[in-house]
Amino acid sequence: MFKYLLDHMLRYIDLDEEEKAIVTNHFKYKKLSKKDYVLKSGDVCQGNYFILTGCLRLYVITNSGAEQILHFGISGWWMSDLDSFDKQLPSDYYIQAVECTEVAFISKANYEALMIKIPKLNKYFRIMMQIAYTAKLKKLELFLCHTAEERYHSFNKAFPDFVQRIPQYMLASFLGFTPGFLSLLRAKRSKVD
Amino acid sequence: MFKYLLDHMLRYIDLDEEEKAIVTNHFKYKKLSKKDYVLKSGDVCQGNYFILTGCLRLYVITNSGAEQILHFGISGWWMSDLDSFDKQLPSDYYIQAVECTEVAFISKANYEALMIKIPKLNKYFRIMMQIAYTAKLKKLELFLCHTAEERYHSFNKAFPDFVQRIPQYMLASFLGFTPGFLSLLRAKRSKVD
DNA sequence: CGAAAATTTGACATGACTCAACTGGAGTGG
DNA sequence: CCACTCCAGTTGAGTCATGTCAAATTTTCG
Repeated sequence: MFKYLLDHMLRYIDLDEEEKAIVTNHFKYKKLSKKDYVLKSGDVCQGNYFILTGCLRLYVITNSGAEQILHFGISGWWMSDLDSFDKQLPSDYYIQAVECTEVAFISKANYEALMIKIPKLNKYFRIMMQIAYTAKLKKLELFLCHTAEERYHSFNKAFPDFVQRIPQYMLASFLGFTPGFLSLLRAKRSKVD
Repeated sequence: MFKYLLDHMLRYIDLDEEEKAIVTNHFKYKKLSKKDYVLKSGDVCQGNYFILTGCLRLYVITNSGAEQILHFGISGWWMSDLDSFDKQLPSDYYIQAVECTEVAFISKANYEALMIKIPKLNKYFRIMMQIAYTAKLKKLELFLCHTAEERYHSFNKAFPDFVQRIPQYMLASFLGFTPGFLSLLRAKRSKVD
């Protein structure tokens, strides 16, 4: 069931059969329907979620009551409120399935235990963290150096299939502008074509 | 010489005297004058830099030729273009000393070697990465959910001493607006007081 | 002290937002 | 199978936050 997760780990570290079995024992499987939540604001984030299929979004409710998406996760990515998960403190975030989604997830206690049993997983998660960090720095650069229009085109070019898959209002939120503005950009674009 | 670095590591993992000596052997010390560079765009990032004293900034040159600061590092923080460092490919970034700065740094080769000799450093760097990732996600949230004015007050409140220490044009760049606008905010603020 | 750099100030321009009305599909139920 | 509703997406008018640019002032540092 967790073959995809194990394969993902094997890209970065070696695991023998026994270690694979240990890893597998520490994870659980969950199938989420569209709009199911794995985390709601005020709760402690109960797991670190590896996405097998589907798509999750992490969002926050702003002062004005709007949903602001900070992060999407798709197949092969990890999703969690790491701060809440790590410190076991209440989160400000929501994590919700955008579409029908399958995850492998690990609890905090199992995460700690697994790291002790298989220390080289620290290397795997170090690399995962580094990839996630670099991606966020790139996104920040996109915000600091480029207009909303450029952000849209850049994202569109980088993830053309993903853009098709999600509702536009979510894309607009993620890219930091309004659905109305996105509409305008698309209209402009289609004239050019 | 690297006591501060070792102490920092000891906050997260145990190291015996022999291991401390090995760590020390893999790092080098460098003293940077104000405006010295440790990385310029086009070069491969040659080190992962732990800041002992002082302050470094990481910036990029935008299409319009302006410097856009993406990241500051102060005492106790790591600084590098991790992507360039890791893959040993040319970087788009500049890393420069904002003030006289002392660093402990490690080359890519030594980094690899050290991880093999002392695998538990993977845990230390996993935690460092996680802290850095969480900080960047928070900053992204600040951009997505708050106005320039709110970003300024929020940063001012979080790092009052640091704000005093750096030129305002750098602060403005880091927070994503113009020096002129920052001036305006300060003027508004001082009326309130 | 003098030159260069940083900051302030003000006039004007514009990117992007708000809000409301309209359009068009996708379900749902009679 | 049609009418109704509901939600996503589009469009447009008016507005505001923030940018641009240039001049004036202050600070820093050789």
